[in-house]
Amino acid sequence: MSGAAESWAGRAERALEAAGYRRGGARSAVLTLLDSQPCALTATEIEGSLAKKSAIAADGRAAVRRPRGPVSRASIYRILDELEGLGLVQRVATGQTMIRFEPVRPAEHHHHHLVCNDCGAVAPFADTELERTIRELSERVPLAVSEHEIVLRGQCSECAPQQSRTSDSCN
Amino acid sequence: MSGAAESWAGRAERALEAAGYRRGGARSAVLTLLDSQPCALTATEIEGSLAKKSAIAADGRAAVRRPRGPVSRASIYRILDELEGLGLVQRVATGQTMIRFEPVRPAEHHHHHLVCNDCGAVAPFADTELERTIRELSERVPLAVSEHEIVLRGQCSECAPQQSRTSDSCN
DNA sequence: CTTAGTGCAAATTCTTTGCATTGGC
DNA sequence: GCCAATGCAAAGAATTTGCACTAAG
Repeated sequence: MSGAAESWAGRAERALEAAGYRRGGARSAVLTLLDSQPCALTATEIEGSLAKKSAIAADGRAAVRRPRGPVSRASIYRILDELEGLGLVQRVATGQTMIRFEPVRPAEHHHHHLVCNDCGAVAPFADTELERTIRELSERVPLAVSEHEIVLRGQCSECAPQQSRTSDSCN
Repeated sequence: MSGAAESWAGRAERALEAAGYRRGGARSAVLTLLDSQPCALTATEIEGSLAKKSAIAADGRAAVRRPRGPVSRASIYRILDELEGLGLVQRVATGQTMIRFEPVRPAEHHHHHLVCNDCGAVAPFADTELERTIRELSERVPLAVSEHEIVLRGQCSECAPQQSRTSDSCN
């Protein structure tokens, strides 16, 4: 019980190894990025973030070398697919066209999403009462429930007419 | 209070007229189909259903006349967009790639969705306790909540190994 | 007759797949 | 050295847009 506070990326690397996957630069980059983000990302956002990071890491000169980024789109989709298969990431349906993905973390990090109808920002929230209700409810529906997802839509504080800037948005 | 039981399609036609829209065959067909369906549909499903219906309505002979169906894809997307803008239909995020749409009905018909991870079937469910919890919760989050959406995922009775066929799936 | 509604086809955007190359073990 | 991991480019799929034609008012 010494590694209680291991990072999600660390656990993921281990799970991948246990499942027989080899290590790879693209996968590590995606894992690190996902772990550092507070909320769900789309594949395109992941590609963009990694491209930006690599440009910075290149220290200004070699930044122009790659046309789209250090990790190809195809790899991102393949990696997300593998991770989803192992239960390491999950899809988040926000009602937007693109699919979002986020790390699956221990229960104490379980959360749901607030989506701004105006700017599309996605922010996390959690509520124990809600979880309890869902748990009870799951027993009563004609489906063997394995996951649940909740999205609250509305206008975030950034987009609200006359209010202060206290948004928690994460994209 | 004489028209208490008017159909959703009827109300929608009226709302459209009030908003200055003219009547049109494609729109009527989409409204009728949406009203007759128990649950959320994708644009592609709508296109397919309307194509099938027209083939049947054509009584066998003229059915081959149109390559894809009586209502073009473009019209379906445009119509859904108009309807969403007027608050007559809403998007349902099921975690699948395609977006689903369904009629917005009075509060007593408010419901959420069960999605089968195996076959992709979508079924409706409702729970007053859940609604109460969501309503209270909405006051506490940093977002002016205007809508909410809940999706429970798992395995439906059709897909479960050894069980009877009592699924309520609607697609 | 005027202009919104519609169909068709091309354009976009997101995602997946095929194949050659690179790199972990 | 072998085979998984990756990149690139082409293929697929869903959605959107441009334009000509039809039809509602």
